[in-house]
Amino acid sequence: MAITPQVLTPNGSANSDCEDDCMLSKLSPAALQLVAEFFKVLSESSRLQIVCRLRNGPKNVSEIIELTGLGQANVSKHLKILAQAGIVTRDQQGVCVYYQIANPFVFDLCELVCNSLSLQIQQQSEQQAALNEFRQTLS
Amino acid sequence: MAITPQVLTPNGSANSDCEDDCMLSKLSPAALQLVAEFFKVLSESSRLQIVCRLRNGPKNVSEIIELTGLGQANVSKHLKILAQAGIVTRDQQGVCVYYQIANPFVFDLCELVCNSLSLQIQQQSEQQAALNEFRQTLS
DNA sequence: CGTTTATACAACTCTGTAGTCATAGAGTAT
DNA sequence: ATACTCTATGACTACAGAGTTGTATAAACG
Repeated sequence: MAITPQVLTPNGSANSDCEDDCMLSKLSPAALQLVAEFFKVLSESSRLQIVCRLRNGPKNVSEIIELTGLGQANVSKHLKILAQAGIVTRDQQGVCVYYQIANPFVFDLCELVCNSLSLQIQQQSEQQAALNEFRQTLS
Repeated sequence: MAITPQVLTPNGSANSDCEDDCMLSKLSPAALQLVAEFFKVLSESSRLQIVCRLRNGPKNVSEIIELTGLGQANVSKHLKILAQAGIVTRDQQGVCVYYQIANPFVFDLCELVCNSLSLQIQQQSEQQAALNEFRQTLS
């Protein structure tokens, strides 16, 4: 079956909880599922590692195997999943198959998450420092 | 063990493949794992649905159960996972526990993915339209 | 105190998938 | 043709996690 563009547009169903005009709060369950599946593709460190290795340009499978240290069959499967998600594109040149990032916005996603995690961890360490300081006042 | 901020900063290890100055290509495997785990939290449509329901402000567990139609124990587990990831915060008021979005940047993430998916699907439908057109020229 | 309501948690089942091994197949060189 | 390299795929194991059921905890209220 073909996925139609309508899936991702606001649905007209009765939804009394939607008071704002944002896109997300009106997403249909099917669209939510699509978004979830996209995140799932990026939720494995092996795939994330492959994506990062393609940061500087196209690489063939053998190069990716060498760079990541992953098994050949494993890399091939991950690349298939990344290609199906539209994250990488496939380009066969003779006996080698070159993969490259299809849309660099995945790096924006990762950077956003990195920044958030950095902030979180920084706040945690500040809290711990405060705790240590407090502990010293007790001894 | 405490997670230190250094995990997410570029590591100084010898990495001859890194030619640019971007953050991602220098991430340590541990940091990559953290990013992957964050994406994994957002990779379930039930959790994504909960996040969307909190778009308009804090809600208690009963409200979330009613809005989502999920089971109570299930919602409780998902909320725990979301809270551990720092995506929502917990606020107990009497008998009720109110959850709210900790950092609205998750909506930016979702919007980015939505836009990408929309573009993809649009391109697919255009390709299909071209195919249909071509098919008509044959008949 | 006992009851009701709201939330959390443990144990369990079941599905999905990461990784490995063996194998198939396509392209290339000898 | 044959052999070799590069990539894809099917079978299999092992494990993680989603959802359910039942129970535990804690607050409000009579």
